[in-house]
Formats: sequence, structure tokens, C-alpha cells
Amino acid sequence: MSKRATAREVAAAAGVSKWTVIRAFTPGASITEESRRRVLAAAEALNYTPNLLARSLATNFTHQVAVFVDDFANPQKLPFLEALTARLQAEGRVVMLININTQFDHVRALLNADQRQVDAVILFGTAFRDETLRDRKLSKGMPPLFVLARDSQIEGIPAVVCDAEVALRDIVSHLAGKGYRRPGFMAGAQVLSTALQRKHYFAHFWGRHGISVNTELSAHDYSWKAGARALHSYLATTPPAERIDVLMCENDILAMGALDVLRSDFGLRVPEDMAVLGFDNLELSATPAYSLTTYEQPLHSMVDAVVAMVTGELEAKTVAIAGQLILRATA
Amino acid sequence: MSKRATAREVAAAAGVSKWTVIRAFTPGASITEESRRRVLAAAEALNYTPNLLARSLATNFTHQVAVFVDDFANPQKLPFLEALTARLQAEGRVVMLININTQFDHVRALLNADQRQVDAVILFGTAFRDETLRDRKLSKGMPPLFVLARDSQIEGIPAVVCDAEVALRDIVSHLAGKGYRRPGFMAGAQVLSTALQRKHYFAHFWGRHGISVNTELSAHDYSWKAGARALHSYLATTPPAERIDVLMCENDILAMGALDVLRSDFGLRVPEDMAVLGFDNLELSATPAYSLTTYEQPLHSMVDAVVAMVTGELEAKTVAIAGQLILRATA
DNA sequence: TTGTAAGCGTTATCAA
DNA sequence: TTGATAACGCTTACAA
Repeated sequence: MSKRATAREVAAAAGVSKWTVIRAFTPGASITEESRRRVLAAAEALNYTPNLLARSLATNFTHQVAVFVDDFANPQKLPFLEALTARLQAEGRVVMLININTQFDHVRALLNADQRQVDAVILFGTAFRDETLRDRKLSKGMPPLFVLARDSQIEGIPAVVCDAEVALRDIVSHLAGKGYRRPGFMAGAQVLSTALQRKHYFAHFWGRHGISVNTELSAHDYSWKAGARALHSYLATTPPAERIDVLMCENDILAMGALDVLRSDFGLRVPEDMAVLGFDNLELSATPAYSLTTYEQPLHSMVDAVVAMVTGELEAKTVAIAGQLILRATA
Repeated sequence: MSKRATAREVAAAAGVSKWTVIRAFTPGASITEESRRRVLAAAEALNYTPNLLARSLATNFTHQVAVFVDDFANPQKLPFLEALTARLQAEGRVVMLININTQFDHVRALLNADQRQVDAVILFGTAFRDETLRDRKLSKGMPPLFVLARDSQIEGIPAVVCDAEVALRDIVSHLAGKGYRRPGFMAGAQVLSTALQRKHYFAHFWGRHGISVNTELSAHDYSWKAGARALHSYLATTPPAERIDVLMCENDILAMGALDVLRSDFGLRVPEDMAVLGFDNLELSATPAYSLTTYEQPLHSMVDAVVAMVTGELEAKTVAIAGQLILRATA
């Protein structure tokens, strides 16, 4: 396993200075065709490619973007990660995937990302407290922060989100039109302001129909199990006559848990006994086993926007993009 | 946004040389408590932390591990990624998540990873042709390669896999015991030798019962849709009397597609009319909607093994780890 | 224990 | 167009 060739060695082989070698690898540098040819031939022979690490040190530009994720239970993360990595790679960037957990929290991860000199950090739907990001330690020369798929009220930290106002307006309007009158909401983790937003607008638009949302189920996290458990305890403690007639879940994975409990554990019919809605439109939500009515986030537009902000093509400021209501069998 | 402080500046502030600053940040370096204290105080005041990029250049050690993924349709990738990132982060490493696709293939990704000086590359279930990795260009001073969750027959490239022989022995033994006699296999992408292995052992162990596997369905990829489509066309063209009585799918997501087609499109009963097995044990496979009999890969053992090889704690050689048959309602 | 010199492989800048 | 000098921020080896 030989060491990598350096520009210096290629220069020696090609009979030029190492700076000429650099120029041969710099698009648009002033160099004769002849020199470039010689250099590239020598580079080919020695199997030389520029050391991006050294380049980063000299240019202060690593072309690395840290993406923070703290919830791997939601399958929806996967298509987002696919799009994010693909788009960033197309822009010559690379994704550093950071798992935010109890051992490695936001502060530590941010410090580490800074030490590694990443060009930007994307907080992808992570649950942080706003104060965390206002920490004085993090205020210095930190890389620019972007929040994806989560709301952020922090001054100077742009967020790219699915427009909750538009989404919930469409959803409530659909439900009210169908004749539902006793709506309930199931939320996952409480810290997330995304949850607060969706819940807020859900109540807000029902309010316009003169209906108030009195039932709030809370799941411990965003897993199938948490959704199932939350609805199970609700059904077990609420007599049929007092139950809600439609349940809006904060995301599809919670909705699936709810659906299974309704049908399998309580033998109830969906949507006749209770309608259910999700949010995300997972691949499996479309299957006949679930056929979940849900709201699809504008994944590609969101990713495009955040990537454009990272590369500087787009002004870095909060944007909310409308998604699409997907009507299926459950509501 | 002020620039990062450097060791030189901290040295000036603390009244020592910059090398003393380095020592204060080097565990076990010889330095007086007094000096260390002064340096750390100055560092604290200036908000200094070592520049990992510069350190990497000097040490030839980036603490970055590239993880290649080419299939984001399988939700099973997520728990694997969660475990991989967590374990590597615990070891002071960080994951570079590389999306292998038509724009960014294995060769390009490997070249790029090499240029970025990553410490190791993990091919996480990607579909590559063995020749690709034998490419002369990639033979030089490339970072060490590891294959995860896929078989590799390439000399010198260790693989960490779920033991297919043990898995299929258990599976076939269970099925034969239940009285099934007309087994079929559904594979996803054909290039993957994982598929070949599972298929091979499936046929092999049925052979021991004097039964040959004549039916092979092939899905285009590893998605629900591909699984559904493959089984649909099989059922549509095969009279009930000639059909298999048990279908082993290469993974859960294909199995779910198959299950939905059986039940919803053809109104068949599972397992009475046809039994179905998957491979992976997704969270949703356990739900009453599917209740899929499947085989659970030893995710954590596999991740532990590959991480230990990456860090050098474990000898880098191919290991196959046994998983566990999960009995549910479909077979 | 501490300071010094040299080096990691590149880029920015200026002079020839 | 080309070569040379300095710098990026750190580490290693050695000398004081």
C-alpha cells in the first residue's frame, strides 16, 4: 500500500514546478496546453490526485456539510437523506451524518463540526431547545446553521419547512367537509416546535368552523409503538360515545400505530368509527394494509432550498413550502 | 463572525510557546499542571479548540469513515445507520454518508473518499460488481475497505454479514416442519451476491428434504412496489393448483409487497393459501397489519464487528454472524 | 518540562 | 506563463 503521490513528485516527473502541477488541476488557470498535457500524463502515471485535506486547510473550505439527525425511527428520514446526499454531492459537497443522542448532544456535535471546519450544519428535524443554539460558546465563528423540516424561531437561523398553515388549512377543510365534528390530535415529542405548529393550526382552523379541539394524545416518541400505545390508552379509558371521530397524527408512523390499534385491538372500523390522518406519506402508507390519508411534504423542494442556501445560491432565510394532501381510505 | 483562535494566539495570551498549547491539549503529554492550567484558561477565554483539519493533515488520520449506501428504499438502513454512527462517534470517528447512484458511482466515490483521506470505507449493502473493486486505479494507497451486510468474495476485502447458511437452515427446517412442500424464492437486484447466497442456501437446504426450488420471482429492486409487482405477475400467470405454497422473500419490504397482493388483490389467505417469509425484521413487520415471519439480522453484533475492524481492535477478516428466526403469523 | 526547526500538501500572491 | 516565497494550523523529533 504505497503512499499517495504529491504535487511535488508529479512536478519532478513532469519536469516542472509543483505550482504548475497545481495549475494543471485548477480549472481556468493560466497554463500552456503543453504543460498541462505533460503534467496530466505524469499525474496519470503516478496515480496522483490532489489531496483535498490539504486543499481545505489552505482554502478554509472543506466542502463538507454536517447533517444532524436524532430520530432514526421515522422511515421518512431515509428519502430525505437520499435527496440531501444526492443534491449536495451534485454540488461537490459531502454529507457528514451526525447522530445526536445522549452521548453526543447538539452542543458537542456543533463544537465537533466546527473543529472539523465543516462549511455548514443542517439540523434535520432534530429536537433542540432554542436556548441551546443561543449558547454563547456556539456564537463565535461557528459554521452557518440551517434547520430542515422543523420550525425555528431563532433569529439568524433559517429554517426550511413544510408550510404547516397551508397543510392544516387543507386538512381541516377536507375533514370538516366530510362531516367530522369531534377532532383530536396526537403529538410525538413535545419539545419539537413542529408539533406545536401543526397542533396550533389544527386547532386554529377547526376554530373557524366553530369547533374546538379538546382531545390531545401524546406519544412518547415518533415510533409505531408509541402511536399504538397512546391511542390504546385513550380508547381504553374513553367510552365510545365520548370519543373523537377523527384523529390527526403528527406523522404517518404514529398514524400506523393508531390504525392497527383501532382495527386489531378494538375491532373498530376506519374511517366509520374513527377517521385517521398522518403526515409524511411514507411508501408503506400507500399500501392496502394501511391506505392512509396523509399529507406529503414537498421533500425535493425543501431539499433543493436548503442546499441552495448552503451553497449560497439562495438567500438564507426561513421558507415554508406547501405540500399536498393525499386522499386515501382512512379519512 | 470572528475567525477561530489558533494555538499561536492562545500561546501569546498564556505567555508560552504554541507547542506548550498543543501539549495542554494532548492527553498524557509532559507538561506542568501550572502551564496546562494557564493554557486552558487562555483557551477558554479565546474560545480555542484545536483545528481537526490541520491535525489530520499532520497526522494522516482524519477520524472520518465513509459509508457508501445505494439503496434508500429499505427502511432497515435506518437502524443500521443509527447504530453505525453511534458506535463510530463513540470511537471518536465520524461518518461521511455517501450516496452511490448513477451520477456518483463506486469508482468516483472511492476516488473522492481517498482524496479526502478518510480512514476507512464501509460499503454498506451496496450493489457493486467485484471487478469494480479490483480496478487498478483503486489499488494504490486506498483506504481500507469493509463490506457490511453483503457478501464479498474479494481477496483482502473483509465482509461482515448475517450468516446466510445458519439463517436459511433454520428457516427451511421450520418450513419443512410446518409441512410446506412447494417453496419459491423472491429476489431483488440480481447483482447482489447476498441474494445469490440466500437463494443458494434456500435451495440447498430444501434439497436435503428432497425438494427442489423451481420457482424464482425477481423484483426489480428492494421496494414494496417491486415485491408487489413480482408476485402479482406470478399469481396472474400461474393457476392455483400449480402455485408454490410458501414464498421466501429476500427482505421484509419485498415480503410486505407480496403480502398485500396476496390478501388485497387476490383475496388469498396467508399462510393457508400461501405462506410468506421476509428477512430483516422491520419495526412494521411486527404490526398486526403484517405480522410477518422473518429473520432478524444481528444488527448490533454486525455493527460492533465492522467498527472494531475499522478501529483495528479486531482483525480485519470476513465474519458471518448468526441472527434469529422471528416466528409470527405468515409462516 | 519547554522551546525550536522541519514538515504535512496544498493555495495565494507576487516577481520574473 | 512560470517559479518562488509565505502561509494554512497543526504534529513530530530533537535540543535546550
